Amino acid sequence: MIDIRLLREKPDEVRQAYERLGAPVDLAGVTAADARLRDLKNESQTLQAEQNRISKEIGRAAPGPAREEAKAQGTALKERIEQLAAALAAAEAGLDELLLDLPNLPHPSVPVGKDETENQVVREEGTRRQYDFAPKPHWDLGTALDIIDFERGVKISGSRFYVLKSWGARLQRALITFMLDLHTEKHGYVEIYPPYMVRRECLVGTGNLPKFGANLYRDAEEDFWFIPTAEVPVTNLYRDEILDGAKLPIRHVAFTACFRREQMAAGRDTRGIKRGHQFDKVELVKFVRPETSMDELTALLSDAEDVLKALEIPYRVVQMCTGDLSFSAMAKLDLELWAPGCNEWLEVSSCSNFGDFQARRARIRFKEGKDKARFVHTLNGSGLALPRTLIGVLETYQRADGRIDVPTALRPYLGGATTLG
RNA sequence: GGAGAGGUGGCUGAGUGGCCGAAAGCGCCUGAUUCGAAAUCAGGUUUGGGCGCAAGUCCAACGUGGGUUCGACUCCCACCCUCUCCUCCA
Repeated sequence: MIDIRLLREKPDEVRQAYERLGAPVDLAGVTAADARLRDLKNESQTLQAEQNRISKEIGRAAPGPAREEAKAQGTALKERIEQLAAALAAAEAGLDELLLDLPNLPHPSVPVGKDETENQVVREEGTRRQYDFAPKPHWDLGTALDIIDFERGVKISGSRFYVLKSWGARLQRALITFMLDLHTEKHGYVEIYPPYMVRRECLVGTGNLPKFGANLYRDAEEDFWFIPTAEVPVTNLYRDEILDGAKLPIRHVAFTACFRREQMAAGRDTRGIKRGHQFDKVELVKFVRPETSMDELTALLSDAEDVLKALEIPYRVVQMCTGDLSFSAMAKLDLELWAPGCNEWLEVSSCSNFGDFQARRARIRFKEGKDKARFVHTLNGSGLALPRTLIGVLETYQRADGRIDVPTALRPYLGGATTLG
């Protein structure tokens, strides 16, 4: 949620920011709704003040005609206030609806662009290995080694589900533990194991609701929502709290399964394990002071990169242009690893700075000494998404005989094995 | 799932219709005392919003949402959550 006061005080700045975003946004409607709400509020508050005054008088007055007269006045006021209250509630709900649907404002450093074709590759890291054979995609490798079972996955759960088996399951487990150890031991993140089902408010806090409910699974009976990413429960850990400024920055890492409806065109990305309704992810989440958030974004990105560096998988860093920024993000950088088998760059991490957008929705503030409580800035990024990292390992480290070499960093997590299959 | 108890400020905890945005204690902040500290004493210490250059002032909030009333922390209803016991399970 953006700061309504910013819109009131510097409407041009806000309008220009949305123009850079290329998002059609009805700011005039918001401004009008805001003005109307404040008018109603003023009127209602004046009446309430009057009513409070009369009620106090009644409390002090001795029984008699004067007291009865005051009561009648109170009744009249009450009726007027009730009429206003209905209009007020409607105005408030209307403004809220408009505000919750407004995307975040892009950071000035974000390059302007219309869509993903105008994202900028910032740099490429690592050198792509040369193969003296034609590298195979992971669906062929996985099937041949009997470590990914696509057919049975579809049998038990339908399309976009698969089963990891034997070394496939173990390799994923090794990657998870390796990533958690790296971030907790080397990067100073505190590990969290959160619930995978959350209340609706949490999704509003992170910006998934009300706008993006179509991509979420939920249990209708209890109104539990399945998390699409650990970002949701972990960010909401501190919802409605005022944190001690001395404790910032707070860094958390969480491994969870993620659930997404992914109502995309049939036929796209259907092969392999690149995109499914359920996938595992190690997620990094930070709560920081506003002044530091862009620096913290750089650090977050670097923490995620360290996973790929340690695994010795080549990758590139891509800066999202304004047109490809997600709804809640103020700035976003992706990490894409090179998958030689499918012959494409695969997004394994998306590192975002949300500014106070989520903090405002979830009311996460911090306070220092006598200063007024301020909203924190929140950031998060994958560190990393498992299925695609698994693809990266399988395809990068494949050998001519179809077996897979184990990256050095991973060997301690696989019982010392140097080759799988 | 069944029975009971309960949700008040940073914490403990009082408050059963107006004098309560809320006693008291703890914690914290400022000042006095002290070479300094402890102890002691005095004062201060919730959040959000409207109006205002500001001092300030008004409105709202005692789990949440409704209701009764001129007036609700207090009475009524529903829901959520916590605790205890039983049941059930990993």
